[in-house]
Amino acid sequence: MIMHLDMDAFYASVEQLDNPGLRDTCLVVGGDTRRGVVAAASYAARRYGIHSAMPIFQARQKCPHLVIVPPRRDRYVELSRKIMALLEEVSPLVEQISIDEAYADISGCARLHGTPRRIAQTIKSKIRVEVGLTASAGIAPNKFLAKIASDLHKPDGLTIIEPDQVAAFIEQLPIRKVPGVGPKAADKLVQRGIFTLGQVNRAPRELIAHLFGKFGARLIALSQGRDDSPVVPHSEAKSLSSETTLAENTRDRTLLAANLLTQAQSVAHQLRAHRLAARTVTLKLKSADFQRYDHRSTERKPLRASEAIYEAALSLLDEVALVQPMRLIGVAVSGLQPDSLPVQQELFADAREAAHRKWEKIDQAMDDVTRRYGRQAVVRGTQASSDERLK
DNA sequence: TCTGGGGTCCTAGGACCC
DNA sequence: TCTGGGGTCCTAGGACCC
Repeated sequence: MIMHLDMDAFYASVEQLDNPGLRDTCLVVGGDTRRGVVAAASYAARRYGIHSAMPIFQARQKCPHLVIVPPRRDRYVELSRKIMALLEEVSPLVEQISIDEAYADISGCARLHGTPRRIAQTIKSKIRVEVGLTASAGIAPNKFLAKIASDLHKPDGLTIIEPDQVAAFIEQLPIRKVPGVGPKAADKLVQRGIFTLGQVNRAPRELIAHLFGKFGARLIALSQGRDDSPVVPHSEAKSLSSETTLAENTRDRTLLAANLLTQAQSVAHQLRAHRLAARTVTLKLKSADFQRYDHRSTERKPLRASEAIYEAALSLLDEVALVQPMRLIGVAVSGLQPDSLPVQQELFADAREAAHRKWEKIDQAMDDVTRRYGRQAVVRGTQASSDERLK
């Protein structure tokens, strides 16, 4: 059997844990800016119809006494690590899928920890006692059903789907609950009178296959209760990115470039933290009308210096017409590979690369200063001046 | 007053190679 | 003289998830 564990309103619950005065209040975690959205909503806030991804201004309209708390990523990561460690005490085979969610294969745990129900109770109580938060657990014969089960009786839920209940469960399961079926896929199905996974199961195979291609085959398997995807303990990141929504939409290249430098530095910092280098740099843009654009380029040699990433992103930006003002700009890197520091002398082939080496040293020095004196202690001249302009 | 910031996977077409 | 088939790498875009 597979267990899916899902923390309840994680960010919001952490804030209430650390500040008991906020308990039972209408609270959201999110950037308290004009353009922010809700990252997590407390259950009290949810009763007002507030949910994650909702614009903050809308949430405020729904609940006038709403408390808005800025996110504290580091704290969430810290507690996430504790929770995952507790889970690993119970099962050796744990797959973390986000900051607050994980699968555990508990097939081999019966002798040590008892029945699936007992195992779920154990982990839930450990999290409650040692961390102070509630989680919801779902247990089922496979990952797909376990995930849906954990969502069924939130918060503090424990739902088990026994093998002999699978068919009846699938029969009535709304398609929108199936992981991978979003608004578009749901529309296609509803247009053909298909509302439940049971109806998918009875629909002509060719129809489903034709509508969804590769995902169609998976959907058909799920409709038969089949999902043999394994619990995979650890997987490497395939991309890293940093992006920001600007205070105002802009077509000003200088302003966009200054932001790009900040993003490039953030990405370079992440690369260093993971001891990785990247061959592909992607410039991410979102225009005023919410159209998203990606432009990428792949280098022959992997990059790691902020300046190199910045240059690559900047030349991609140079090719963009900027017909519309942009609301978001960001940089992503992919094609990640282990950083083979130190680099041999012969790789200093040209002046550009030598310059990048210098920038790497500056990057590292900035890391040190940031570690000691905080994030605002050191910024580059171009950023300082763009900050001034925004004030 | 509009709508974040991270990710993953899939598809399709072109370049290029054998 | 009128054009194969397969494989890989790359770019752009879309859908989806938390």
